[in-house]
Amino acid sequence: MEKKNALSALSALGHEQRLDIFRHLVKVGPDGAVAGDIATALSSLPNTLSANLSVLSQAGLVVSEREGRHIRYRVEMKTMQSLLEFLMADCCGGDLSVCVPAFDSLKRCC
Amino acid sequence: MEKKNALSALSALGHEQRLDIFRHLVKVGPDGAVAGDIATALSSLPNTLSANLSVLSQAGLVVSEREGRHIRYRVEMKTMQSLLEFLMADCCGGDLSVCVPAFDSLKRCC
DNA sequence: TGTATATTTCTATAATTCGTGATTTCTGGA
DNA sequence: TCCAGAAATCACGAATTATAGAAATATACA
Repeated sequence: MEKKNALSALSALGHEQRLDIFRHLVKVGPDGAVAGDIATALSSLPNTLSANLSVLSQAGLVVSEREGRHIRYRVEMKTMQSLLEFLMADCCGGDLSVCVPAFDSLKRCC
Repeated sequence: MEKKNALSALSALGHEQRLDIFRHLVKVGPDGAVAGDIATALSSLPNTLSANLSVLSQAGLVVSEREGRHIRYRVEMKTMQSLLEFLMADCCGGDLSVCVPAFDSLKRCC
């Protein structure tokens, strides 16, 4: 992951509603949720939610797919994993064998 | 970790210079670096660097310790780990056994 | 005590981000 | 084709945050 992507992911998550959305999607798991249901779950205005989903989507943290007139959102675990690897790159002088494998198991999740 | 702490950590890292500082401290490892050396390494103004180190410090991502007239900064790995656990809480419906252990090995790093 | 070095704090300006309401696009069904 | 529901986009005022220069604080050493 490049720095630019990491920055957009981190600043996307550094926002209360977007963090709530992300964690909600983490909780519901691989099936994701449609925008309307997320709005209901988080009691948010549809346009605000849409804007925030767009930010998360541009950051690659969630992916969307149309389902009739609904749009379903899912968390993108690969992006999280890349972000962690970026943050921990060259940890302790570049011995990747110490740190990076710690995140490999994320691949198995979701 | 509480949401408030996660938000401050994430928004602290969602800033180019602060992300650079954090990754620099990750790279140098447990010995950390003094403010002046960080400023040299990142070619930043001392006051800007100080402000950003303060943000990272308040977010718990780094800790500082005075050494004579220098101040040494180190990355705080425990905060990173708590942040990851917070982000992944109740992943896939609450089966913590799938996700959280993935981060336990962070404890052994640094 | 006096001076130099390292870092922080203060202050003002510039830039970015946020939330809301209104409008628009897209889809499915009558 | 027309209408209703779902979601996205646009525009704008308000609030927050960033930056740089100048001044202040803390420490070491002569």
